[in-house]
Amino acid sequence: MLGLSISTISRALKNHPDISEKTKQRVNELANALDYEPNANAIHLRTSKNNLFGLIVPSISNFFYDSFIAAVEEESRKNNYSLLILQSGDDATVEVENIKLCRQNRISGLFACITSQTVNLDPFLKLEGLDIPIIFFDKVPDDNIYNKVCVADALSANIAATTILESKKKKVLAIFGNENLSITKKRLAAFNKAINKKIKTITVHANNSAEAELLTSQSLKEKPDTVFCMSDEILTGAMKAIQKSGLKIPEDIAVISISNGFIPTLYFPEITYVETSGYKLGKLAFSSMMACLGGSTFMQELTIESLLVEGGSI
Amino acid sequence: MLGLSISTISRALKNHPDISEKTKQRVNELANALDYEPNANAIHLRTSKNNLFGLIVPSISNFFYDSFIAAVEEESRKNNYSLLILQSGDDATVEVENIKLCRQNRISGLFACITSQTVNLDPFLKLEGLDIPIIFFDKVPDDNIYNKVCVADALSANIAATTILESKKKKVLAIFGNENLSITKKRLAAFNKAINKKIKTITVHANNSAEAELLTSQSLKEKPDTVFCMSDEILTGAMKAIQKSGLKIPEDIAVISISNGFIPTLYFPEITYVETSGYKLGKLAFSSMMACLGGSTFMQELTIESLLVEGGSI
DNA sequence: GTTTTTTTTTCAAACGTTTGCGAAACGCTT
DNA sequence: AAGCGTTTCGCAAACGTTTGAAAAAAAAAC
Repeated sequence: MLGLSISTISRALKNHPDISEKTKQRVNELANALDYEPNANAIHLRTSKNNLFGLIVPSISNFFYDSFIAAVEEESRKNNYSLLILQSGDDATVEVENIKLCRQNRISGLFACITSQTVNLDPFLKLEGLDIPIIFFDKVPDDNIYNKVCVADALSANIAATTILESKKKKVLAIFGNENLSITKKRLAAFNKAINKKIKTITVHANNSAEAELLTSQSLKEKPDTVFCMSDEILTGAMKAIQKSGLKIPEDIAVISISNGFIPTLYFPEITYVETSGYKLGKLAFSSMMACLGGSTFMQELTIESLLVEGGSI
Repeated sequence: MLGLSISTISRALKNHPDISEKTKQRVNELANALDYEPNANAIHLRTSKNNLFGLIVPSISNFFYDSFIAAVEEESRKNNYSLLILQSGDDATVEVENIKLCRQNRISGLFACITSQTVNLDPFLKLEGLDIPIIFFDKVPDDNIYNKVCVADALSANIAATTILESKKKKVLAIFGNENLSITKKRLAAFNKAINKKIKTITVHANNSAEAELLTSQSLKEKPDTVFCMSDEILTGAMKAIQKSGLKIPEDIAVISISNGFIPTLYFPEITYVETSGYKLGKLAFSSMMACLGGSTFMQELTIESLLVEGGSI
């Protein structure tokens, strides 16, 4: 349309010094008029650089992961990366499919939360073989040869236990999740270590909110003066049982939880919790990713600080 | 490596009849050994078809949108589409940036929830000018020239109001959101129409959960026997005020809400709500998108059914 | 042994962009 | 008018894939 070659147009749009101001102006005007937008695919193909991150998560619709994703999306966009979000549904087969999709899309890096069934890490290792950094988050492999970002499981359980001890409680009902998960093991171990048998502890394991409700309701008969919940999911179950029982918080029973921060604020009084923020974890994961892309090859497990947020429940 | 040309390889991998079985086998074996994955960018560039949907949402971390996204992601993956999720942060400027990003990525279609400030729909119209279908969801433009999927705002408000009337309540506190949003207008209009001044109604507008709490707490002085909440966000605020007041549900005060379904189950008794499922809306949006891509040019507003889910709060 | 048919493979172009290199076009100096 | 320096631009290749058309190789027919 302007009687110019494609290369001149390209240079004009990129403000290349070879091109005269007059030409640049003509080109830019027409480009605006035509609403020209460069084809990202062509650029990626040419540069073999696909400013794209993959993110594999069991479920988007979740207390914790949605805020993690929100943080990663925010940072990605700011840094000119796109984000390919995939749900595994906690299914290892789907997880492998998703990794394949990531490879086909030539992602620059992957954020991954493994499924509870994942045993074979080969698909992930293949990615790393292709120099695609992986940041595992939340549910991570055990080995120390990966980059991982996690909530400070041990520390947060410790803070919760310490808080209970400091408030002179005598008998605590401690509700944990599935005992096979490493997150459960870590929190359980740290909690018990901190309590150190100084007070009586009833420990139960619930796989979901409904089980937590049932177990709480049964355990209340043993008259604990405090309930500790390992996670938001468990807290929701326990709270229903407590509300049903008619016990007043914190007079009749104290409650303390480890949480992302949203659920505890729904109740009155608000529940005191040790914060494990998905949002902060997302930010940490992103900066860890950028460090990898910047050339860092050091593998490490990073954790986000835990802090006690006082509600009025203890 | 096999002494074959690139085109032979391509055809062999695609099981083209021109290629001999022997060659196909050799090619496939090597492809497997090398973990070959086709470059999605090259394919997209060549075909000018980018199996990619854009999805713009105010925030991923939200009661409702996360389940909407979960549904769309699930369907997209099943149908061999990828999903580019972008948050607008309810900021119209960011929204425009995001649309630009979508254009650069040559998306095949867009799912969009507009910000509360969006007045200029031109950026969206340009997409449609490029034959990129847009499915607006939840917060949608007013005009009837777009494809929209919404929760049945009028119907759900009507169901809630009818339920209140049927349970012989005398005075209802009705809490709505920002009065500029079309969703608020619709629900408010339908609610008032159904109540039809048969009982006394206190109407207030809250922009967020904290405001809802404050307004509820003030309005309780007027001794309503029922609280209606337009959304989950408002429900959480209202519930805190009610819990704080010490009023018993449903004896002292009844509660009914319009909700995605999760929050009402956190309380005891569970809150009776009219369900507006983000997940179902996501599924509907996706099928609507596929219809557009299938050639349908008919613009329409679709709604998902609403149904009353009984808790014990009224 | 030559032609025809069939099978198998390669060539070349295209998608949109970038960029090193080379080439016009112009003005200026001799 | 020849030489030189600048400024401004175009050519061509490359990224990885697909595909119509052509070519080569093999097999069959005479």
